[in-house]
Amino acid sequence: MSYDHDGTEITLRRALDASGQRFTEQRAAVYRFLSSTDSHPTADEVFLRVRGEVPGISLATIYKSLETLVGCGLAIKLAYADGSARYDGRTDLHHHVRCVSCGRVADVPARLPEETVASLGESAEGFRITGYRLELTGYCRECDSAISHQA
Amino acid sequence: MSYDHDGTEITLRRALDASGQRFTEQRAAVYRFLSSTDSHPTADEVFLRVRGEVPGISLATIYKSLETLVGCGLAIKLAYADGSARYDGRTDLHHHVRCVSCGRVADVPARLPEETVASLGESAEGFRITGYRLELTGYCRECDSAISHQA
DNA sequence: ATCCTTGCAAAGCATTTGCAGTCAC
DNA sequence: GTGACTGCAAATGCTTTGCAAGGAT
Repeated sequence: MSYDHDGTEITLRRALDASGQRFTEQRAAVYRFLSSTDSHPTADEVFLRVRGEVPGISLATIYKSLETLVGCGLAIKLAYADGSARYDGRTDLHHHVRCVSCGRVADVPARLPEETVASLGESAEGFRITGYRLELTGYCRECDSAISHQA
Repeated sequence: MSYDHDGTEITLRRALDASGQRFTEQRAAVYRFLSSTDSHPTADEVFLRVRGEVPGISLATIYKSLETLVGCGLAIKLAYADGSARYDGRTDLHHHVRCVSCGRVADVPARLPEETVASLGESAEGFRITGYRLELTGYCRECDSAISHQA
């Protein structure tokens, strides 16, 4: 039951405890996978991977676990215009780039300057601003070269 | 057939023409409503409103029309983490604020400085950046006062 | 006249839910 | 022991699709 290689189990236990929820093997496996990757997987991708560690796990449990993690603040949910949702186990403030051709998502470590966000907030009349989300769009190397080879 | 009060019909005809699609009363009604509001409606909200003008219109046609408009560049589709999608008839570069409590979306007229975007783009290794999307989150006046009345 | 678009109903897909059994505490 | 969690299967909700009838060019 204790296979805590990198402290994720302790982190998870604390977060679950703080929100009055229980530690389970399923939640641990989901969280372990999510915090070990930067691939921003979909629920189904999480399912396929975690099933290798917890053979009997169901997709419903994956969804419930992901939602639990989001509720605990251990994961972030990203939604896209094509209706797909992806999950990110890194919760520190950072941004994303998304390939408009293949849907791949990558992290952008940089952040906006505080004052830039503050001045934008002033333009948002009637709202008390608590956060923001920024996403760059473009073409990943693979899709970009596929395009130039066409031309 | 010509009820073009503000030039939306001409705009629509041109855009449809440019992408080899036909002008129809249904598409016109959807586009007219979308460009007359800043409420960022869902497909269903568009349906309820447009049905008043085009009584027999079906929800499927609303979806098809909205997708056509997005394809023509006359509308933008916004997707959110709760799985809902909203449509915006303003296609000039601007941003959105979203109330995390009720889901309401409003426009933010301000834009990021060019150089800010450029420097972020440099952090996105392996991607050729073509655009970005910024969304502020917070509480709208109604939800904010509902919260403070609880406390 | 051609073939794109509509409306209907059925299908699709991701996600959620109800419930009995199981497990963490 | 108690209440929360899981797994299953059915249900949900939004969106898409197939197709015959209708409409734009």
